[in-house]
Amino acid sequence: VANAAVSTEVSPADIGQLYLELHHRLHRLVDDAMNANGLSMARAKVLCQLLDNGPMKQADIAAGLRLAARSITDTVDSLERDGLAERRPDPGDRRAWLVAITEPGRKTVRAAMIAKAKAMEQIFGSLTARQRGDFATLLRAIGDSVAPNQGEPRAR
Amino acid sequence: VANAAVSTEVSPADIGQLYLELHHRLHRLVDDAMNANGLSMARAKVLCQLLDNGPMKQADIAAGLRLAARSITDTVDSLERDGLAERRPDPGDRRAWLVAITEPGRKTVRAAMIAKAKAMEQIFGSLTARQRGDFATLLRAIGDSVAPNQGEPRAR
DNA sequence: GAAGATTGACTTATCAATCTTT
DNA sequence: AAAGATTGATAAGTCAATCTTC
Repeated sequence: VANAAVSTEVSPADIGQLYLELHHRLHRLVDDAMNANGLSMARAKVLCQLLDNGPMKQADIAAGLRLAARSITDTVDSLERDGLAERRPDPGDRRAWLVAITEPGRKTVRAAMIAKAKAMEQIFGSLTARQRGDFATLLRAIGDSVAPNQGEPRAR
Repeated sequence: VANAAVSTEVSPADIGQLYLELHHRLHRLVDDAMNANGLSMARAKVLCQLLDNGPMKQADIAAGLRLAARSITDTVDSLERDGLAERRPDPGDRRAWLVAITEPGRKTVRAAMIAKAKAMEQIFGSLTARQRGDFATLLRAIGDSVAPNQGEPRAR
């Protein structure tokens, strides 16, 4: 090939391998950090949405997190069971619920955010600002090439 | 801060957010590509190991993929059910099984590898060789900072 | 009919407990 | 006791089917 001289050539497949292996470790690291603080990633993501946006319909939570409605039902069930969020009837639409974060939920999510930030610091903090900028640029480039039209949930 | 002039400062938390969101999409893309070819990522990973290394004890498969033994039992069950792999008693250790890929398994995994390579091409192929090299460097740097001692499975 | 939510069935991953063999 | 494998329980995600309401 013309590129034979490039000793450090990395194929898309190589990158994929590296990426997948690293992700497996990062995922567990972040999840463990959250678990230690009483929330999982999934539960924290929902609670964050509620903290930022106020009471939300489950369909909107799902859309915001790009999750299936099914997953939201379960997650809200578990948050409600633990008293971190509550379902209220939507006065404007009797099909829907408005899910709201509770005061204990606020407290919990604040602690979890700190734990998450610490985990992210542990993972990405060793990079220089320059490296983080480059990494962000690459992630965005990959994202764009994979789905030029990001908004769509998923083809069915 | 001294870095006030850097307009594109990206915090570890920002990177984490970007990373997690992108992963959610990449994961589904790869998984869909594999599914279309009769294998999931999880099943393909195990089958690849068997293709590369010949018959293996389940504990070795688990160690190679950094998965819990529990996951291997289930995955091998499903591969065996579909005739893609088979358990044979380990002549040297009556506690263990040797898991071997079958001929249909070989055929299936070859097709799946092609599908996976195509997906990786779709995801990372738009990057220049230079960008892929940079990305690989960053992934390795992150991996090193997260777990200097990579070999360990997981603290318990 | 479409939209919001729930439910059932499935996959992939975990931990903890158990059983057998080393 | 430790190691290999299985099993049960749980979590997070998917799709497909269903029920109620718009």
